[in-house]
Amino acid sequence: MRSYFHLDMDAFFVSVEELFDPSLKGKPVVVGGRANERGVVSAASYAARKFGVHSAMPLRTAHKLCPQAIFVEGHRERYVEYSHKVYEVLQNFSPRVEMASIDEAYLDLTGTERLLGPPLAAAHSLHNAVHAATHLNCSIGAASSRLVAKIASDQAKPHGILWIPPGCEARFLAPLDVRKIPGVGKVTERNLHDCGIRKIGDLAQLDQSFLEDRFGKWGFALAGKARGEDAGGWFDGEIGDDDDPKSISHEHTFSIDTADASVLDAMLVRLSEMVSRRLRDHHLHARTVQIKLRYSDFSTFTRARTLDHATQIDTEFAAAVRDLFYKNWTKEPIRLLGVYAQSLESGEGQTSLLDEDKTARWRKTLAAVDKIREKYGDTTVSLAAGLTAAFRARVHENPENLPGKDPRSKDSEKEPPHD
DNA sequence: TCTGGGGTCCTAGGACCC
DNA sequence: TCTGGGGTCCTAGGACCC
Repeated sequence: MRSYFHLDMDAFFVSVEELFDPSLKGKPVVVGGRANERGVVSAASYAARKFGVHSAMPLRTAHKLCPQAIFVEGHRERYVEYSHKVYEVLQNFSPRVEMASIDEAYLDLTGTERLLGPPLAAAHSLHNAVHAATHLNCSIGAASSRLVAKIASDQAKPHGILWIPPGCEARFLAPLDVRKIPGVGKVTERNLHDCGIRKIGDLAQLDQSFLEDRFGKWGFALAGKARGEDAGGWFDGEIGDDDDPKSISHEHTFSIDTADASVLDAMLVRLSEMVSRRLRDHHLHARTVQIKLRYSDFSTFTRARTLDHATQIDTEFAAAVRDLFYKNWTKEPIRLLGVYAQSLESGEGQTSLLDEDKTARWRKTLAAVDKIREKYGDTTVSLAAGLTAAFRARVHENPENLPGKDPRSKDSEKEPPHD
């Protein structure tokens, strides 16, 4: 019998903010951006949740529900730092640890009873060790499968521990809403409700063939999940074998929709640079380049192209991105632009003989640029168009940067600042 | 309610090949 | 000659997670 733990930090972003500013403690706090911005809530304190504020809710809605809430942008670096601290603590308990996201982790504690004691005792030690290292609270679920451990930690929130002994899985799951199953979102929930299935217990009683007919491959996995089994989901494979990313992307939502080609073009180049930079950090090359366009009415389109050779070079990447964009843009105002690298290959990637010299020179230049960026910050060096992008974006989003100018007017004659 | 940004995985149709 | 079937790659879209 295997023994899995799922550990989930309580209101992680908010709690880290409180460490740096204790005056926030106990108050309604919303992390994600200012109250009047385009954007959604990344995290809400328990005091804010009492007003109905929850993550993924538009910031403006959160502000309406809870006008007295304190809105903060958040500090990504701090969350990453504290996530690392948690990871280090967990490694003392098991070599088989996997951070499933910035604020949650799975541990395989199979066979550690002699060392750590029974599951509840081990969970308490874990709880204390995490708090000692970070001054943050977490919730822990323990069970014979990762799926049940995850659902248990959710039920234990906040600041709790819940162990489901082997054999008790079905009894634990049966009364819970189907929505508690990871992977069952709004759409699947509605489909299940339409079949009269509301609780995980209802699901477990169904014929597997019925679920397969109605939901295909996913139905098969669903039947297993209703019984608390890991198989057939993303719980396949061992804990701890983390691999290379499968895609790398950056996107940007403009605070004001824009049809200004120079603004859009510059943003595409900037996003391309950010993506290729990260490709190089990971020593990866992308064979497929994709863009995403979102118009004012929220209609969203993606267009992809597979290159004849994989690349990690800004200019090659940006060229494909811009070409895709101009072949597909309707000239309507745009709300969001996104740039994606897919079909990632490790190693050198192939170049045609003709381009080899050019490519080698670019590689050298970019290595130097990356170094400077590392030392002085990402905005110091940029390809010309990217620099223009940073400038235009600033002016566009914050007209005060250019007194007396309408942010939507063409200001293409204006020179970008030089460093 | 007026909807971010970073990801993963799945489906489905068409091209193309044998 | 109006017509099979499987495999793989590519593209577009969508559900879902934190």
